[in-house]
Amino acid sequence: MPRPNVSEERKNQILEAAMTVFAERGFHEARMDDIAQKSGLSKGALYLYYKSKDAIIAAMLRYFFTLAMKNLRHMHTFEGSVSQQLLDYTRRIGAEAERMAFFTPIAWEFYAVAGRQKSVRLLLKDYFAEYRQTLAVLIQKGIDSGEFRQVNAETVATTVASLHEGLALLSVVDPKAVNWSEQGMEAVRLLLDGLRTR
Amino acid sequence: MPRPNVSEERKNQILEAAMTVFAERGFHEARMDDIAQKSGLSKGALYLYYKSKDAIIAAMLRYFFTLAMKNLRHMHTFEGSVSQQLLDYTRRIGAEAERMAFFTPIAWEFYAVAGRQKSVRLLLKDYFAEYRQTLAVLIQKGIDSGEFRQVNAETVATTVASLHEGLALLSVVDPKAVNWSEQGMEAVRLLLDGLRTR
Amino acid sequence: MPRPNVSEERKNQILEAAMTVFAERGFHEARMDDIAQKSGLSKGALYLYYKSKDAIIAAMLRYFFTLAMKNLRHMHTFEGSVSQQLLDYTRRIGAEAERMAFFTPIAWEFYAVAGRQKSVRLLLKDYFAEYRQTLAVLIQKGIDSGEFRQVNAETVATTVASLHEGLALLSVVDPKAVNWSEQGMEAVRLLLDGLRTR
Amino acid sequence: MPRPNVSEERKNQILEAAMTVFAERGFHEARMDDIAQKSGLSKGALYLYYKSKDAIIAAMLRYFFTLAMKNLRHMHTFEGSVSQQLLDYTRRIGAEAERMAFFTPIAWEFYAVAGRQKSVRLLLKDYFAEYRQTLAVLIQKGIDSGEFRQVNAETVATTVASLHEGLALLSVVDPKAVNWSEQGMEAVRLLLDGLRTR
DNA sequence: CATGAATGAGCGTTCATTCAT
DNA sequence: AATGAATGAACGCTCATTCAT
Repeated sequence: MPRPNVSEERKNQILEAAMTVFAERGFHEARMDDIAQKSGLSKGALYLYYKSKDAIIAAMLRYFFTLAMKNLRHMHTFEGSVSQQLLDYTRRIGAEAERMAFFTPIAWEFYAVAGRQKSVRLLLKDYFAEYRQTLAVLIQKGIDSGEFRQVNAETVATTVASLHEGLALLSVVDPKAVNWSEQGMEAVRLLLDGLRTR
Repeated sequence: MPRPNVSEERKNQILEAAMTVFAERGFHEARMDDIAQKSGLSKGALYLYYKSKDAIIAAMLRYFFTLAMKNLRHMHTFEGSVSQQLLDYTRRIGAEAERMAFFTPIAWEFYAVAGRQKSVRLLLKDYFAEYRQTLAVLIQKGIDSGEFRQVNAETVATTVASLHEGLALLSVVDPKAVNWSEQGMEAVRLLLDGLRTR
Repeated sequence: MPRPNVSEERKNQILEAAMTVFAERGFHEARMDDIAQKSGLSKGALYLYYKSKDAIIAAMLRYFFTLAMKNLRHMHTFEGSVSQQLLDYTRRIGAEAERMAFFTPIAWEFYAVAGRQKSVRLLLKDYFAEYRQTLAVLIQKGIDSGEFRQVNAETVATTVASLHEGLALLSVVDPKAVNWSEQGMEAVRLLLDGLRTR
Repeated sequence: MPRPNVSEERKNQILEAAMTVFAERGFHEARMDDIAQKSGLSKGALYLYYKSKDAIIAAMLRYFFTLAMKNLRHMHTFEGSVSQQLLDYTRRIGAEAERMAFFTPIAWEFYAVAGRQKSVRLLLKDYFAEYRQTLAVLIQKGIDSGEFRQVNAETVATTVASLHEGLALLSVVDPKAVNWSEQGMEAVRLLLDGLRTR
């Protein structure tokens, strides 16, 4: 009787352990031994499923990216006025940011790498380009429908995206003072106040 | 005749070299050898002036903090309407962000560490608290003077601070698409549009 | 009905694969995985038939030894003058050397081990002792029959054996410049020229 | 006061230790720790002077090669009849072979690598080409002067070179039965007997 | 018999730190 | 004060061997 293919299961098992370890210790301070221990596998087993430590890091980043992209593309399914859709999306990623707060240090470490390595930076560039583009399309719809004033949709999109990223930092640094969801919603409302046709 | 104290000069010499090296390679990939070479001193000499690599990192972060704090406190000296002051300050830190773009990866690496270590996080917390507080005072002045609507000054402050931080990321990742100064000014203008009394 | 004993077949299957892999990669660089793959068996199966990697190496060396010994003993069956027998034998092992050229690196690796480990060296010692002895008997026959001058048969035997071994090296290193069969035959002829009674 | 440059001294110190360790344990079984210990340095120090284990191996082989080449080129300085020169050279490398017997396993391991890797084989090829060429020139001189019969000088050279190499093996495997110097001299004498004009 | 997933001891290499000069 | 040679602990990765199925 062939054993069920455990490969996917193991890869996830390792990834999950790795995410925790990388979040707790950082890319470099994380030891393969830590990941092995946390995953309940031996060190050798890690190498059956991933070629190297870097490959685990890459897989983890891919995972986070895919998740973020999914959230992004989900935006198109929201209904109601553009304002409402923007608030809905903000609420959604606020919840996600809070759920993932533990893992945000990974993002910053990744940003640091991106700041230094062009190849890595290009990945981020594409992601943020889509981020801004998705928002810009939405904003433009608001302008076209007369819901918003005649503003530059891309500028607004960049503003919203920056806001989201910055809030992740402030809310992790001082969770009591800065609550992502709350502040995010309020910030978007303030912005919408300025956008709406009078 | 006592020689002039060379100690401060050496410490700065090392710090300057370290900043470049850390920016280029990251905390971990930066080698003491690199710093020694770049500073024109011997590896042994580094240890005469700093207890360890971590001590150099700490000194460097202290340096950046002090600089940022100075910029922050400078805000009080701006003149004109609150809107004008806010735009002036944004312009100022935009210029600073662009000048320092090369060093921003250091900030993200530092944020990553802060996300993991409470002691480090507290430093950042105080910094951002002052950041928000300074802005909040300014906003409140705008409200009190009737320049702005009755909004929550702290919320607006958090919004502006988040915006600033997020822009640093987007502008480094895609400098062609996102220009800090330009986008920063526009974003603040959008926000002010929503704040102003009708 | 008992199945035919598959054990010997498997062992040979493994040995054949191992010979190729060891020749291509060397004792240490050869992986049990390589041997498993090449043999068409699973890695676990190797251990059903051989206790360890070293056991496979040992079996392989035993195989080569047996082959060489067989060639050696075959010498007695040659006919004609001693000179003719010597040339026949040289032709024979020349052909063998050329056929086995691919595997000669294994021999050198084995010689290296023998140089370091007494137990292994003793195996080789016996082999070369028989080699020299077989040749010496032949040479002595030539002396006794008056075909050769009064020389030391053992010295000549050692000379011939050394020649054979050295040619293996030179011909593998530079096959275009040194052809085992050709050079071997010529070398033996030269030697015979000096041996023949005037 | 500047310390004397210890670099060359250390490199030799390491090389000497490495030669012993490689001879005793082989390329792969030799541990960097062993070399460190034997050299009286720390493991880290090895890497100050050699880039890697492979670099040490390469340096060692270069050392042996250079030595062998030097012996080879020394041949031109011998005087007397060609027979005498050939015997002198044989005596010389016989002494060398006996002095170096402990290190010969290194040569076989190297031959094994050469058998598998073209780049390595080319090094050996050049060495043996020069070896044969040097001998061939000498032999030809003997022919031209009427000391030797009309034989193919290159064939004789290959014969002598093979003899030398083969003797190294037989004498290490069974030092009591095969004494390099003695057998080498006798073997060359036998050959000369066949070469001399009658 | 046979499999191949899992193990873990072991090694080459790096680099922050020390210290004799 | 300054040097840079030396140290050695630590880590990523490999692979012969085992064993549950």
